[in-house]
Amino acid sequence: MKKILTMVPELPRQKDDDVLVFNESYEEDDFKRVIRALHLKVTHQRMAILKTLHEGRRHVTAQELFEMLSKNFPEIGFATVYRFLRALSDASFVTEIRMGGSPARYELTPKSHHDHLTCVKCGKICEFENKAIENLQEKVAYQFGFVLTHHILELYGVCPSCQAQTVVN
Amino acid sequence: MKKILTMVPELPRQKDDDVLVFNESYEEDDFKRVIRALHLKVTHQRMAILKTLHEGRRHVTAQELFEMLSKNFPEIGFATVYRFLRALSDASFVTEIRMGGSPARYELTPKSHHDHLTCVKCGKICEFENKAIENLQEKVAYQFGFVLTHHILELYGVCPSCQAQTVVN
DNA sequence: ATCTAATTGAAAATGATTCTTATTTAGTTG
DNA sequence: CAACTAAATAAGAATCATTTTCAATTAGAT
Repeated sequence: MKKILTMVPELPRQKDDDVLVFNESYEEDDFKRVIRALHLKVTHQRMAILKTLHEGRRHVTAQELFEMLSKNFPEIGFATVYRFLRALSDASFVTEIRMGGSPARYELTPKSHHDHLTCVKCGKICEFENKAIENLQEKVAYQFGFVLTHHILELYGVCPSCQAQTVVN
Repeated sequence: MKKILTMVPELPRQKDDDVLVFNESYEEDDFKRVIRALHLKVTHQRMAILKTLHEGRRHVTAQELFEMLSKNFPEIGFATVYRFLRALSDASFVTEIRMGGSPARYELTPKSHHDHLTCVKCGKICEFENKAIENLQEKVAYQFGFVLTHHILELYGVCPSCQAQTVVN
């Protein structure tokens, strides 16, 4: 019940055989801008990480990201992936989501904030946004005299298709 | 910013020199009932874990709990603590809260559900309850066709006393 | 009191993440 | 554009929380 082994199987996977073209100018400058905003040097590793985060599946683990990158970039090290993800997430360019004890998942921070609704059976993640909830959160923090910096709201439940299925074991 | 090294320093700590009396009958039966409800055998280790969870500070890590137990019960192994905490939390007798990458914290599941408001500077945890937020969560889940099982709502901010302090470094 | 499956402690294993170090490189400077 | 320097890298070792393994112990049924 707590261990979800097959995560997000429904979402479209990164096509394994596609070779990413790293040198096309598309989006290139935006990524450089992000890296420079962190006072870091623009390396092709970092560009590749941003590009893969941008083009690939949402909610990837550092490990998955590393494996996606390895296909086009065999010599990249996972320490680099972790290091840069950390920097990005410290600066809120990517958002880290954690479920239970499983590895953290990352996504480029979306312009419009959203939270997650996760199926405890199949691991499917739905995103939602609810201004009313956000407002109430601010209210709660205010009551305690806190200045809110951020929040984590993760809803868990059983998705429609898993509700329909017979429970095996 | 992400690494909170001094956790919950304000909350009253377990007095180190107090010797817990494991054999007084107070609450004893309740704990046995909990263990039996899990279809597990009543061992003194499990009784001690429940007692310490009940009497000690809230929001303890498995490691802290292990250390508290070790004082009265030097031969207990941390595997036993982890194992039983897992069983308790699978059955919702204890609630597991996770912040960032730091170790999970546990508390006996309170009768009245509450969420947490954590200070990102000093780690102080405030508990709150907000029915309006809960209702909205149900509504969101319903919109996606999900049946809610549980949720995690963790608010982060700066507490009043940390707001008053000068930021060092 | 006997028996047996569940439980335990100790230590090893694991899995995610971080650190270390020698080497390479971005990007600044002359 | 060549030389330089501080930052970034890959590889692997280290760390940290947690889980597993396994031989020895024990709860509780008989």
